[in-house]
Amino acid sequence: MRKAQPVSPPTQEALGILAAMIRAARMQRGMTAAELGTRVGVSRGVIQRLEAGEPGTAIGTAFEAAVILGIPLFDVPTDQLGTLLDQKRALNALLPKRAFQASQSKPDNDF
Amino acid sequence: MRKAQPVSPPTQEALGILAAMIRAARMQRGMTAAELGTRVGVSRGVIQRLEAGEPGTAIGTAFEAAVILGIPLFDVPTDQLGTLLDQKRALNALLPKRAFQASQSKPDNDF
DNA sequence: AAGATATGACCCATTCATAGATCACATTCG
DNA sequence: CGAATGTGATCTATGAATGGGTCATATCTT
Repeated sequence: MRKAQPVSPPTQEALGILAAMIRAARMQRGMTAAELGTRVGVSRGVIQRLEAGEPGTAIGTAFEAAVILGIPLFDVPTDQLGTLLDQKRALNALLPKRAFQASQSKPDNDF
Repeated sequence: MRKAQPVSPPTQEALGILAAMIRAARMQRGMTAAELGTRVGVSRGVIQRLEAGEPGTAIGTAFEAAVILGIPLFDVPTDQLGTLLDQKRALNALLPKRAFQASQSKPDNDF
């Protein structure tokens, strides 16, 4: 049972941004949708839907396309993703491993 | 004919980063995986896979979770995504609408 | 200008991600 | 310590996303 996902407006905007970035990067490299699809490992149709901002495409496909096109994810150069990942993992190591509903005593402080 | 896609290492790292960010944000808010799933509109299992960095999850689901948790996408506050989207669209409006292979493979004439 | 081709929009058969349940385990709280 | 519950893993049925094709249109090149 997969669910047709209705996404919120901010999410739709974010999808549109990524879609536009991918399309711009692809055009700037003079790459056809079919060629990008081949490099990413999906068909041309998936690239089209990705550049249309459809929410159902696999996130792995989207990120792979971004990496191939040289689009920096998380505002970090592709070759530094590993370092950022280590940082994020270190943060999670400090956080509790389970969230208890009863323990809501802590007001959510961002960051 | 779907293809179980093997993603490249940088893509896998990016997936891990997003997964870690989502998990950290969820924990910091004392939210259970089931609750986040309900808010996003998916089941608890999908949240698990998302936080495990699996590439097959729908990108709409991932972005929706990020938005709900207040994670800034593209280093922009959620309420400013619309502005960034307009910028990206403006850029695409200036770029060619189609990519031709011929235009690429002909930088040299003769000699 | 004409020719060439990339794109967008469909369609359909196939396949995999998802929902939902259950189980074992570990962690948190009383 | 013991009880409670969140998490992770696994299983099955189902429906949605994908692959691959076709078609019409737009737009780029020569």
